[in-house]
Amino acid sequence: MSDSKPIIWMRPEKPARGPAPTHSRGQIAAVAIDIADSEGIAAASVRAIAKRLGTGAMTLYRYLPTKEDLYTVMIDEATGFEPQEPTGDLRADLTTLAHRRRRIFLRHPWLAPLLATRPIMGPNFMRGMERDLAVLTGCGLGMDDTVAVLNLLHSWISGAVQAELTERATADQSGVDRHAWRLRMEPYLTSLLATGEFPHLSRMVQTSEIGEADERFENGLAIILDGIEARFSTVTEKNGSRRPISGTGGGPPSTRRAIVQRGARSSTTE
Amino acid sequence: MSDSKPIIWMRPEKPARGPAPTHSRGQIAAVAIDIADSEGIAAASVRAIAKRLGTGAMTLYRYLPTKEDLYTVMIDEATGFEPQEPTGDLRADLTTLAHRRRRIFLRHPWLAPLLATRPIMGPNFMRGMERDLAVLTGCGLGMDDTVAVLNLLHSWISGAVQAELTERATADQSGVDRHAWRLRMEPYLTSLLATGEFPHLSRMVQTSEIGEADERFENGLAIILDGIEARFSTVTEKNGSRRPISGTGGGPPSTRRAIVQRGARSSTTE
DNA sequence: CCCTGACCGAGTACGGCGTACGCGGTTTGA
DNA sequence: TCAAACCGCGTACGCCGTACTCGGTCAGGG
Repeated sequence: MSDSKPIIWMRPEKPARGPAPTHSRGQIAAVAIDIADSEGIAAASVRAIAKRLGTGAMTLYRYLPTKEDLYTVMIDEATGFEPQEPTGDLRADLTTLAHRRRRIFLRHPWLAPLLATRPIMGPNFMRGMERDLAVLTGCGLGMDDTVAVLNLLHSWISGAVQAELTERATADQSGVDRHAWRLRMEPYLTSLLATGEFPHLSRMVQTSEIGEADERFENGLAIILDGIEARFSTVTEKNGSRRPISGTGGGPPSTRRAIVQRGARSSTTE
Repeated sequence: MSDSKPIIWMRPEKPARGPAPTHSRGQIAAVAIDIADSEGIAAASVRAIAKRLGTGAMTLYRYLPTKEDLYTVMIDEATGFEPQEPTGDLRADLTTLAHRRRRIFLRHPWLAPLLATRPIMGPNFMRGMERDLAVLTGCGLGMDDTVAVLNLLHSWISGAVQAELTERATADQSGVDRHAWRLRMEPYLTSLLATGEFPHLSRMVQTSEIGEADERFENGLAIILDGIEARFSTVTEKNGSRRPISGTGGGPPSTRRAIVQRGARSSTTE
């Protein structure tokens, strides 16, 4: 009763005794990804996937015990794995890493939301994390700093690309609907701004150009990399020493405090 | 047929001629928020909300035409509005802003995912944006820079807090289940690390202390603020000039290019 | 004044979802 | 050879959002 199932990645693909399975987890996940990419994650229902495979809905449960397991495999399959050898240039390597992740999120618009709301430990994902750790430590960062930098970058990319995808989905609306959407939204916005309570917002709408998503990503990435480099630059003209993450940055020293405790392992190795 | 509904915020709360409504959008949203906070957003079904209100399910559709409209009102209600007067210290003001947003996201674990996946234009949200714009411009930033900084910060906060919430939800699992989860996960992780293909990952698990969520947030925030301050610091000992966002940062000039085009409005005002 | 139309509350019902259960057929190790 | 293990999958249950409908209620115009 409490033993349930031993995690999807531990279940063997091939059975020991019965007839050979007609399908496979990877095949099912591929079909689900295809549907989710084109029609949205909500359209990737068990029945819809089964119909595409020309089989019964309940058949899929022989391969994936729950819908959550399907998501798990979809995420790992869509994440894929692309190698990256460290060049030693922290900024260049982080840029490569960030662009790859954004590209994958854009290719699968459902991926970022799913990835952000559950713990991921699929083999592809683990390989990717191992690669990222290798790249960062290859740039001379310690393990704690590596983890901190990766967390920071991944969090931002997830949030930024989700915003980009939401904007894209809103802008899509299939042409004609887009016009209808504007028609419904405009009077509300106009009435809001007409109250005079939003002077800055009005000025923003009138004077600020939003810019392309690519540019905004590059822009944000540059700022974040500046912040990271300020602490971890390996090649610096000033001096060769690297400042630990807990050190002071560019602001007044009084407002700073140590953040990450390093070498703070307890006495026993357990 | 194509006129449908004129956006939820434009529909009047009080009817012109009929009997007075028993409930209100705000009341319904409050109940929904209460359920979502304690039992998850999926538990905030129309029937469940109606049951709590002691009314029929279809009654709610007199107030909120679709579930999506319910989400819209929930988001705006949960976002709330808290004033903030600019101090002129960019770093301090951004820190205040970031902490407020994180606090709200943590109070309503369903908020960040919902907010990230749809365009938000509710009155509370608009007031908050107006306040943020006022704070940033009050620090001396131009409108384009203000928008860029806010986007960057909000994207990171969304991603970071979602990761924190996912970790918290995984760790919760109600005590006993937590043990069962570890029991199911451990053999898989052990077998993965035992392959020897994940040396850095193994080292991370063994040597790196993850640290508290509060510390990690403060840590990431400090790095991002460093990056922002490097471009926009209003109070600098070196010199008083601020560099625009499109200027060169800390890297080699050859790899940089202008990012935000300013004053690029087309000729006609239409 | 009353009556007419606008609005309210809510029951019924429909199509879709994830999935528990069970049955008949197929394969294979002992 | 034969029972255990496994496959494909039809049926059915309890959720979900919500379209449709109907009787009751209130307010403004005659």
